[in-house]
Amino acid sequence: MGPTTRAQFVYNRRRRRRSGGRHAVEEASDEEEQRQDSSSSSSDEEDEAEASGEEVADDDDDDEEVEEEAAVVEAAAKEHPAAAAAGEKRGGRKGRITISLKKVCKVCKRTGHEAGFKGAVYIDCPMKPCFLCKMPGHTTLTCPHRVAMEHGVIPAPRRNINTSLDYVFQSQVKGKISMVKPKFLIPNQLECGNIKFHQRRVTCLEFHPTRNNVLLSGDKKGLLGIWDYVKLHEKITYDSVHSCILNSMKIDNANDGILYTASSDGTISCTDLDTGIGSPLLNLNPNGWNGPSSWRMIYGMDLNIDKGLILVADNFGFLYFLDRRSKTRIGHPILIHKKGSKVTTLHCSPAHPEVLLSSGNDHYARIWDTRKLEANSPLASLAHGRVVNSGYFSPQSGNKILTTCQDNRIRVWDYIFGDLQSPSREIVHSHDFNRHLTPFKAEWDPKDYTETVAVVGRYISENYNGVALHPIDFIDTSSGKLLAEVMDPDITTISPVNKLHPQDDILATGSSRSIFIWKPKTEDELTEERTKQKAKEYVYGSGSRKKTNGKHDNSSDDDSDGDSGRKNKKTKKTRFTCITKGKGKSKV
DNA sequence: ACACAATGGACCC
DNA sequence: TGGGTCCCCTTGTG
Repeated sequence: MGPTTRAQFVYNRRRRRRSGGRHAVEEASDEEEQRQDSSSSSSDEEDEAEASGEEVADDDDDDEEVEEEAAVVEAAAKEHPAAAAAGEKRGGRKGRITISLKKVCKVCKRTGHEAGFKGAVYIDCPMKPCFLCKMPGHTTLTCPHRVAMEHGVIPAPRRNINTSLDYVFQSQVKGKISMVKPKFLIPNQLECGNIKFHQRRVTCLEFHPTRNNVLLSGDKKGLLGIWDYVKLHEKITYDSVHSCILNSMKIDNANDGILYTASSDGTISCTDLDTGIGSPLLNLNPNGWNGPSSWRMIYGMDLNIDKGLILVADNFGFLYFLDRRSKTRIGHPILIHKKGSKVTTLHCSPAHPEVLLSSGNDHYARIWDTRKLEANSPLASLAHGRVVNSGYFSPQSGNKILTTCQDNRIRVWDYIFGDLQSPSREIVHSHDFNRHLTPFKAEWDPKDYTETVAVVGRYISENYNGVALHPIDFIDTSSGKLLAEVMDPDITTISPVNKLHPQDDILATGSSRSIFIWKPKTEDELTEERTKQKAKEYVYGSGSRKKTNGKHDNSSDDDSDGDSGRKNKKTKKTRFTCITKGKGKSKV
């Protein structure tokens, strides 16, 4: 087993231990067994190899050493077969075979280096541009944009020169409003979770606007979940609403028992939340499946509350209007993004519902006036480096725009009536495209009336006491500063779906098939934490003991025995609820 | 402890 | 424009 595979093994073992702990598995014995298993099997291997005369490279051997030795022996064998044979005799082994363990980088296929996890730290391929900022010449570990709480996210330089409006805003308005709401609380404490509530990965989340504590969720299979996270066992799933990816959800503002959902099955459904009975409002594939080139999928959807309209956009770049009451289509589809390209999100301005923001796979976000809508008539086109995952107006005034782009940048436009030529800020943040993940979407905090705070999941991992965790980032979009990174040792999966509660300091996270609820730490918990931190500092600071890996110390793969993970585990309260998986409509 | 599959988009021709 | 091919930090399953 080479170093990489061993590292991967250790990493996986840690993960297994973590997930196993939840189900009251006897951890220690399990662990011991595993350790014994692996050690005995590996020694067996060596014995066997030795008996057959094979040379087995030890894990700890240096790559180059092994390679060199192999090369030398091979060359010698070629040039002097007799001498090689003699060497074999000297070694007292018959048919000595040398295996060349050439390490190949899985990214660039070259030798001499390897990309991949070394423990909890991912080592980039040096031949590729930085995985974080996409610039050549360095790797993620040394990227100047690398997220670290101590230093904050470094925003990319503001490219446009301030307009006069900016100047007025800065000098007259900005100083008079506080930058963050008076008591800004980050919901960073895991409150409860619903493990594998969904059959496939979670694709969207929405808090019910009027029913307290009710969270709606959708997954890749089209399953709709309804969960009261205070009454932990009140969970309902409906699998009949859609047949594939549930991309977007909106509660009817006139009837809060009605949910509109958009799906890649090409339909908009209107579902009664109490019965789960849905009726299709729109079906873009009335003739069924005729191959992928004609199958229409719906990603973006929003409501125009004033006009009682539902706005819908498909994967071919077209926008459709639906009348909510008559349940009929209005007018003709209008091309709002490059023909044949997906429209990822739609958002009507909260202040001016007739103003629409669309974002698409054609690398643009566009602002439209829906009263005079024609193809090629956007009010503005906001250029991006790659596919735009999402675009949202700010939640109060609608004056700002926040977009998430697959070029690993979050873009902010501070004033939509100003110069939109280029964004006010570009914030480098890891949220790349990965075909196996729900696309990341940075979203405003609806409660933050200064329209500053945004939340977004992070793709690349952080070494957290020897475990690779993927935090959920709270970003100050006015400075690019990282306000908080939310993570928990029990959540090792990436969390691309995040929703902040419209009134409460609560964060809902969709991570793989699970859903989590976060709340701020209470005063007591904060005090306790500070005390613990002080005690920790005392221990590490006073003795000669080697300082263990800090949260942001990515320097080395320590902890190959995974001890710190277990320490962490001990203090963790288990407050999860597990549900039994069921088919069809299930009340759990 | 592996292998494997699912499957979206970029890029090339 | 469309088909072929490749792909860097996934996750769950068998």
